Amino acid sequence: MSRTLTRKGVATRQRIIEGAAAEIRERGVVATTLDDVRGRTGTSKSQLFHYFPDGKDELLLAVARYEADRVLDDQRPQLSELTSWPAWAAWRDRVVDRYLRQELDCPLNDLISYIGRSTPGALAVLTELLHTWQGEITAGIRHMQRIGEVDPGMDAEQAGAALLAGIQGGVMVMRATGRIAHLEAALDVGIAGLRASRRREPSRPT
Amino acid sequence: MSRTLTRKGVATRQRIIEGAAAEIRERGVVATTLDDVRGRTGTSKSQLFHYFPDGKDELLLAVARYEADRVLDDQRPQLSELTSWPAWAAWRDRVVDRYLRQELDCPLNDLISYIGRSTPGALAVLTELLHTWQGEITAGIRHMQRIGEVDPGMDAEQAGAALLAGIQGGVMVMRATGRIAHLEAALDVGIAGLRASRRREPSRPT
DNA sequence: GGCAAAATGGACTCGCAAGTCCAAATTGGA
DNA sequence: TCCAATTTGGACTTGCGAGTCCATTTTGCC
Repeated sequence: MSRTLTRKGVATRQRIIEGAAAEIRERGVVATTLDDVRGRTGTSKSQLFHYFPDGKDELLLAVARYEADRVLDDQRPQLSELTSWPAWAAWRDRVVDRYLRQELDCPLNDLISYIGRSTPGALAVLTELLHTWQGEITAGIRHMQRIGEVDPGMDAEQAGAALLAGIQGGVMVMRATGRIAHLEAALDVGIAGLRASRRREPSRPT
Repeated sequence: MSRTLTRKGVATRQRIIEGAAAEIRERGVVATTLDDVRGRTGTSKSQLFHYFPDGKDELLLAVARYEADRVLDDQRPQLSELTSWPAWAAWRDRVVDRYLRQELDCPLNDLISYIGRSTPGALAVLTELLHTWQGEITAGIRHMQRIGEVDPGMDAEQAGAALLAGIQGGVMVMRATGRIAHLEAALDVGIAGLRASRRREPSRPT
């Protein structure tokens, strides 16, 4: 096991991951072969297996990690600063923007579909992403409760879960239909529900 | 082109589709080969290509259609009868139940991920499913508006889109985490939002 | 019963893509 | 400078699975 990577080594490894990610975004997981990655990144077969001894699965898992990081990075810092209604609106726009730019592909979802069963770690990557994501949303809701902008009786965890689910579904629908209306609807209805809560009774108990 | 299928022919064709669907549910799209389908359904290679001349893609598309039909069938008749709050609750339970039973797989989503790019028709199948689904939900919301249980000023289309997105996302999260909490949250929060709407706006004629 | 069309069996081809292997070049540290 | 470890090049093997082909059987119809 090569535990020691030189500076050059880590650079090559990273280049492979990013090249593979780009290839997958363009042509899909199914159509992407190791030779494609090799060609695009200007590497050789032995390098691929040198940095990813377990082969394609290991590489795809690394790509999944990379994409998962990007999902959160792309909505920061707004995601971490949900402290006023304008801030919520800014985050909402940021999310819509990100997926608008991404067009029809949802590489992470496709990756999970592709390697989810064979590579247990893949689901863990997605699970962790969702957990972090929801944690930040929930923190935002709690903050709004603290400053009196959201009904303090609301179950923040449940509301955060519902909002996160809406976003995920909105992206999924967008991939199928090419239209972003559902993502916008999920965000707008979700946030409107938070705002309106102050003026009505707590939502139904679980 | 064999346009004429005998009774036996359609039966075999259907057996192939259902066998393939079962195989895919159990082992995933990626791992399912034509030989697996052949083995499970007790057919021969020539039969597969006889009934699906375009090969695997055509078969998978047929399986996608089959699964899409099941999605809606499994939530009927409740989905078509959203005419009172108990009816909404019954539908909600039905959906939760369906996905609880299905456990971790979301064969349709995986199918689309797998053949979406190469087979344009696949996305169309999913799009149509979503369209029908949302149509029924929206019809339910409009009915509740008509009988004065939901704020008539609400945008039923948008609310339906948000609810549908929540369900999709809830299922997606469930596939990753194995837990159904998000699906329930999306349904409960979504429906609660509908109910609360009436009490939020200034009263209108019922 | 006879015939054309449809259904079936299964061996075979063939290309592709993952993974192996060894040799060569480069690097980094003492 | 020298040595060991790391990085790189690329030809080669190998297995698998989609798709082809033709021979045989069964079916539907008159």
